[in-house]
Amino acid sequence: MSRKVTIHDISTESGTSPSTVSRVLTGSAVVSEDKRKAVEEAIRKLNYRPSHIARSLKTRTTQSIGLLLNDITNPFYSAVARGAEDEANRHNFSLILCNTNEEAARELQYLHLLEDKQVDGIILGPTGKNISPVQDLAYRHPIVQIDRYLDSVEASIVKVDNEGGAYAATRLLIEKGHQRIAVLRWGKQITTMKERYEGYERALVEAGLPVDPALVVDVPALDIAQTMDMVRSVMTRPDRPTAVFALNNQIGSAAIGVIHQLRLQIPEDVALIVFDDLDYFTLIRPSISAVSQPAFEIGVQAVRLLMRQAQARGAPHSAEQIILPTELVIRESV
Amino acid sequence: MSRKVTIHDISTESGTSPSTVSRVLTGSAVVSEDKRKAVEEAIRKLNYRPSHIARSLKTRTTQSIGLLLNDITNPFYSAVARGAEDEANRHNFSLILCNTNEEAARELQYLHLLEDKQVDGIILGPTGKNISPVQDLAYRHPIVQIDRYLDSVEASIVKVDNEGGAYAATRLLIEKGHQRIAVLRWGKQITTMKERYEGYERALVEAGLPVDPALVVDVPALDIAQTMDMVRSVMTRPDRPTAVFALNNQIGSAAIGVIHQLRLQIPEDVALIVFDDLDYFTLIRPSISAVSQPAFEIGVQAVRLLMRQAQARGAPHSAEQIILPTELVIRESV
DNA sequence: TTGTAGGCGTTATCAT
DNA sequence: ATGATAACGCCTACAA
Repeated sequence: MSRKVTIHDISTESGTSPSTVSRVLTGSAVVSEDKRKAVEEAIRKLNYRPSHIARSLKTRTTQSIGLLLNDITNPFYSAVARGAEDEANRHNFSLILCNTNEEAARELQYLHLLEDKQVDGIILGPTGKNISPVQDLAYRHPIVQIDRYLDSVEASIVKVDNEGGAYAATRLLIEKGHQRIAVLRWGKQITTMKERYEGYERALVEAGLPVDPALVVDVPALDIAQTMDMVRSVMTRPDRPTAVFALNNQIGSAAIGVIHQLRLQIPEDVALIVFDDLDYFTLIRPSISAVSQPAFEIGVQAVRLLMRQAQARGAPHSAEQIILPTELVIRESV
Repeated sequence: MSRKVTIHDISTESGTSPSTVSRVLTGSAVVSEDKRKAVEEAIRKLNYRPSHIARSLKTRTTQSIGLLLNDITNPFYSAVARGAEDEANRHNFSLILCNTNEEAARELQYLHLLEDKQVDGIILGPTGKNISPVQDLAYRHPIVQIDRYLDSVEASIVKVDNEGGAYAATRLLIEKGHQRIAVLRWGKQITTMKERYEGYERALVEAGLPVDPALVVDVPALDIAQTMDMVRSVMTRPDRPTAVFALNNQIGSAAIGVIHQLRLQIPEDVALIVFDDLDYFTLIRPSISAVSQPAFEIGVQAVRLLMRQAQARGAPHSAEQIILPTELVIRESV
């Protein structure tokens, strides 16, 4: 069993001191050409690789960031994760993946775990159920909220223009002549949903249309069957809406399922727009219109923000806010 | 700036020695009732949390495992990741997410990174482009291959019964009367594809049907547009196949797109089965038949395997192999 | 049962 | 420019 080769082995092999080896490793100070050569030679020869653990203990930095979100299985979040991973990798950082599953306890547990592991930053899509713990954490550590955010917490945010995107989508439906536009939402206390709903409402009001409470459907979380039931009940009302605006991809998929089940024609019987675009929306007939979000870019920006904050440690890290634009993708469903 | 509270602070606060504190923390030895009480009290009072880093340096274990796969954005892999995360969390382990993007260099880089970070194990969906490095790594560390695997590497494997699943799917098509069944595959050197293709071939041969090379389409990787082009060219041949079997979800989606574009009716003009099931297959009309894989379970089993191997460290870790069943989900597309 | 001392593999401080 | 020395925070012989 060959013991792991350490910095000490390199120092003896190269006839220098551990400090010198460390210096060529980190480039923290100037080292003479020949010493450097000798060290590099020894490193190659012994196939030495520095221990991140030991380094972390000393430097109090781990080159890792926690990614804490609802469910990686949701295409939106997996695209965010991909973007974050890509950018993190570029900075030689690694990502710790955590799913909250919308559970407060699990989020809290992970928040602590990430702190205990001394991640250099946390990217959080908050459940909304742990206000003060997040608050506390944000005080001590760089943390950026993505997608959703906690109003009361002073931490950076990377999100999209939810209100604007929803407004544009609703306006499109209105322009197409729709007057009874159902909106399907979930968790109205969540910022994304609140903002999207506001965009919907603004478009209606601006157009002088009434906001009919019967057309505002609050579906339960994470339960596709129950969601479909609720969507079905709206779609089978005598005064059925002529258009539907689903405020996230899950609700949108449920709506598509129900509409197909009811043998309703899109867009003749009912028009449809979904907030958040999915790959398959372009594959099916009719193709589905959507408010497209730059999910990958959200991940990228979140990591960049974290990098900047980690850099500026000590300075009272000002909470930045990045709002990315959405894009209204008009397909056959309207 | 309040310094971090360490085990030493607890020892002085509770009037014991650091070792005793460590003992109550790890439960590695018996501690008298009153001492334990005092320590726990101090821990609570000072809100002490042990440093994972320091502990790792000493114990050479990090309670973390690397998850290295092609692309978390692929629903199959994100489900695997979810399962792995779930099970890891249950054991108090965390997951480091790495995407290879099918790139050899990136896979290699991550392999080294994970070793440098001293993860306790690696779950790998190999690109197939780094044989000996994986070999080497498997010699030193617990590593389990998921989905695909390297034939020459002695490491555990968690996969599905690709051959059987593909055989069942092809047989179904044959039973429905199809004689010209196109198969769409990618990367024929990859084990999953090889095995699935073998299942397809076996079904044809058993039924006394010819294996027409013109119906075996090799599409390029990761390029949806080009994939669709190739699928289109098969589907517009004069002697167009009456059924299509797509060997993974990406190719399946491309096929669905093309079929819709060509205004072909499913299953009248062409029947379709996809290896790997996607949520939307059930939402669209006609719904799409699929060979469903227990993706979540693959992740779970991979972590369990790793746990067992880490436990049995020292013992010549025998390479286990877990083969999960697939399920043929028959919907309207056949 | 408890405490002391040493070390895990680095980096940082301080001389030289 | 280089090297000795002391941490970083914890665990673990070993001793008591």
